[in-house]
Amino acid sequence: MTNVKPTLNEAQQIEVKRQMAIYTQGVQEIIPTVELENKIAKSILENKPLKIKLGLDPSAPDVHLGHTVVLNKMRQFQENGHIIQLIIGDFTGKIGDPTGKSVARKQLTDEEVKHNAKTYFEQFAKIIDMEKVELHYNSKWLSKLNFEDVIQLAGKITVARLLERDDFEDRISHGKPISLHEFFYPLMQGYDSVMLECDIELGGTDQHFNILMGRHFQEKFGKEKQVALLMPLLEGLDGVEKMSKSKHNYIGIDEQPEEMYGKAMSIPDELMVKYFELITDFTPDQIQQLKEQLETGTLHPRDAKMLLGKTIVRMYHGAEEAEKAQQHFISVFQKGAMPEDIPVVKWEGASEIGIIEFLVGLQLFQSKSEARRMIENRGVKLNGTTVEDPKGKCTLTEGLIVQVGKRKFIKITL
RNA sequence: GGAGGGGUAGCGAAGUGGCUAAACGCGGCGGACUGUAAAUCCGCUCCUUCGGGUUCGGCGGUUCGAAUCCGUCCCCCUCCA
Repeated sequence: MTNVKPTLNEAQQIEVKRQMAIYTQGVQEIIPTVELENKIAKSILENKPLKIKLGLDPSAPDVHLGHTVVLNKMRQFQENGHIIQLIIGDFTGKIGDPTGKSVARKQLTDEEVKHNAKTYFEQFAKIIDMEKVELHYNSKWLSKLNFEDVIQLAGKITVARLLERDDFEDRISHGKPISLHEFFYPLMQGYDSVMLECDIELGGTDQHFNILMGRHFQEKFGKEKQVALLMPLLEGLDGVEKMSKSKHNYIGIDEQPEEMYGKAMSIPDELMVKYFELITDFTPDQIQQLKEQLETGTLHPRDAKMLLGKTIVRMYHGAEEAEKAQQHFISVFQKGAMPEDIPVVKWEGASEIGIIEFLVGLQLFQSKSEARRMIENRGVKLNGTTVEDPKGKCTLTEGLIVQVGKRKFIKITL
């Protein structure tokens, strides 16, 4: 593409710089940076918004903080007048699994896709302005391709190029299978970019290869190439694996304030700053200050983390809820008090019963053995007293508090 | 079409006739210590009326006894053509 920057006036040049500063913040990689700058310049000069693409997998509609890394970036573009293109990968989702883990993946019906998409949007609305979003389903064009079209598309890429993908390379060297259809994922994703003439595609670093495919195919089809904007992957609560629903290490943006706060407190210290950078609305200056305070020891890591927890809750539930969640945390976990709002369960059975039957009856455990083990491990308390004897009986009274482990409480009503 | 390798608990992986409800690692859970962090330490991790019962891809067989041997079926992978 031609370099339009020299023709910009001074105010416009400043505007380019301003936008660049915002977009590059917290980004892992931009491929290539010059083109991004050029695209911005061009959009300013021609007063034409850029098209920013984000592909969505319609099978897992629970949005968690890991997703917000990319969503926050999208919002920045939106705030500067650019257009967000959300692509529901309904066609892609119907084909199979790209990870090679499971051969047959559940086929989503149109209804399920719609429902999941809706769920996405409701949650996205907390971060981006859904009114201004351009929405696409990729089945619209992908399902129309006939076999000849597909072969021609495949002719525009070499096997060697496809094998460069880390995942494929890895599987080849470990003697693991790759199904032929998996090769088509990058092709489909790339073709989406061709059809929508995307200027920028956003994604996590795990999308590196796929997003570059978009560039590749756009060029083959004689279009202007998109810029890849890769965001770092956010590790989950365990501090090691990428945050994901299946790993159970995530904080969902729909979660209750107290749950959110508690989960935030359980992340490893090393991740704190990264969380501040990627998923809070802290400015770079504020984060820098925080870093320094942590390094010099003027700020206790626990207090920094409490601030993080409070900030996250505030962003999704408001300041008031954030304060409440923090108070709850302090009283329940730091001071060891009982939570105020323990779920109440109505007990229908006998009031004089073996402790194990009682716990299983409450569905706190799947089996009696499991309940017995937990008691033997001293993990069950009744009204604050540790249950010693798994064979013992207990007399149920109104308002009895059953505690399992540190976090699970149930109040009994008769 | 041919040759070979494999399917063991949530996962990875030992085990090749009894001492194996099945080593070990990971993950998970509980406890201790803390800041519900990390690290560390201890315990647990099929069900059970605690007698026992049901497990090692499915089914059937040999045997006093099988995850281990035989038959058969299903599934997966690699290499050669």
